[in-house]
Amino acid sequence: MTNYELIMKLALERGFYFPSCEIYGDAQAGFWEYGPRGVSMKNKFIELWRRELVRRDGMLEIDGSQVMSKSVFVASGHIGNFTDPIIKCTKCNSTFRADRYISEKTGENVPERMPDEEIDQLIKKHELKCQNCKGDFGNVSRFNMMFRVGIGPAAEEAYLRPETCQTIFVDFARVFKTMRGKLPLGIAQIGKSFRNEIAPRQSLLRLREFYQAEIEVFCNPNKLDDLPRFEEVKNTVLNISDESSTVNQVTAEEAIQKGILPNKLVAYYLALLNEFYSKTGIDMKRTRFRRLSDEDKAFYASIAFDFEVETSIGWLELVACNYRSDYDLKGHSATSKQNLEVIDPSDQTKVLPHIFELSMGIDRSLYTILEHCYFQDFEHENRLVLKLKPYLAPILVGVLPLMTKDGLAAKAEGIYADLKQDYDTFLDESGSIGRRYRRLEEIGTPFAVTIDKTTMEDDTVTVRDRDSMQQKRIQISQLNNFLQGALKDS
RNA sequence: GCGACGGUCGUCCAGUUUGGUCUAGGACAUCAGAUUGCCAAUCUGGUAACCCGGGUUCAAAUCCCGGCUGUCGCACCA
Repeated sequence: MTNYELIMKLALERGFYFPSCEIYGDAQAGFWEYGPRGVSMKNKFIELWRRELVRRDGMLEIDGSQVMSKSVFVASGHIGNFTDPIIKCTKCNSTFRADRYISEKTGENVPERMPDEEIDQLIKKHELKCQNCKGDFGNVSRFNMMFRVGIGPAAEEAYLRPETCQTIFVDFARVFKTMRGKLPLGIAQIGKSFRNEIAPRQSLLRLREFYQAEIEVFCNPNKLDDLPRFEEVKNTVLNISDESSTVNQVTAEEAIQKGILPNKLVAYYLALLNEFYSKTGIDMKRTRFRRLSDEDKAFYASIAFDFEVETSIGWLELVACNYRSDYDLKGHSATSKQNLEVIDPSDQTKVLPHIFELSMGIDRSLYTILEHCYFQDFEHENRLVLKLKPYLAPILVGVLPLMTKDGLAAKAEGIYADLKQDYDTFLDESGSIGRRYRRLEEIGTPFAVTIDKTTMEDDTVTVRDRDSMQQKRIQISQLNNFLQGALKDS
């Protein structure tokens, strides 16, 4: 079994995630549910993101609508740029990109935005047939990766957002004003995005409905190297690969000096992101920031780095880091006829901010954490351990009476009742103690508190460490301190 | 979306070739009880599945058709 399959199995068996609508035969691919363990882990991941990025940098978090009006996507370019002309064979249903198919077969230059009627005429003129079955083509249709929704009785045209950041752009002016914004200003958002992928695959890695954690940093393009807080991260070591995939291991400061990174602002946020991921338990030796070539970049990006991680199924993109310049605010300003310029309080000049974004895929990040933390301990009956950081573990501590008689169960219930107010705690009284330890390890629970006969005499319990399997005895009254400490220093 | 190959308890697999003996079997997991009392022990008992919809047939897990879905390849991937 590959590691991907092992994680999939664990996810299904232990309630991390599973297919959506699975009791129905017509359930569509690309939709997945988080089960109880997955939700707990996701919430903790998000809390870490808030701690290490949002609060650390003083960003502002918003929570916007998933349905957005058509104009938003006219302005963003998603409607104009991202409807591909499609032709379908009427006989065998094979589907082709019309523009590419025609230019490939005839050598004619077919721009993507050529009107449908002209494309239809070209097909007639050259008498093009399906290359698979020689069948006739139907008329050109348009495939857009966005989900269209009809609002109200008249079904007014609107769309599910294909990226959460559009909300941030359209809300920028109000947030900046009402929150007394100063440049550079990070605005952050966690939420769902929707893309009608042609072929969603590999569970959490390619979804039609997925979570993003996006940070849009609004900055003054004339002051990209004017950033005092860069000092905090100048020695952070980054793995950066250039377009030839050579990886340079450099500090943030060196990266600027060597011209690998363009300015302090970009370097600062890449370093913050690096520090965030180093706290998730992902093996940072298997990560890189990959600079994208002009062909690979998104249409709105002028400089782009993908933060990638090596997994059992290859390098996986977790975060897209794009310098979007003024593309978005300019577009929204033009379409909405609103002036989105702001005064940079530092020098009282008027500026249309540029944007640098960190667009994170939460689902992919969670998968990667599971895979990098997955550990089979061959020295102990192949026990399966998820070595999750305590602050990401779905359950922090298990409470286990060694046996149920002699009042141990009642004692355990008391401790459980106390701990569960502050921590994700799991009480398990049935089965052998070894089996109960194993079950907790499988879902990454870092600690197990065991109540034994000594507990009844002196109010001490043993605390077992998941990774070392070592136990130490502490006072019940010290449990709270112990767990607090464990959450902090790991 | 195309092509190839698949879809059976929570998980993995047997059964499909040659329709009937399948009231669908096993392992692990899970639940209850007994026993033990610090690392997957043992015993007993239980829960639990033929992807969905049609068709052929006296009879379908098994054959046929359609759909959905999974893996892989191609294409796609703001």
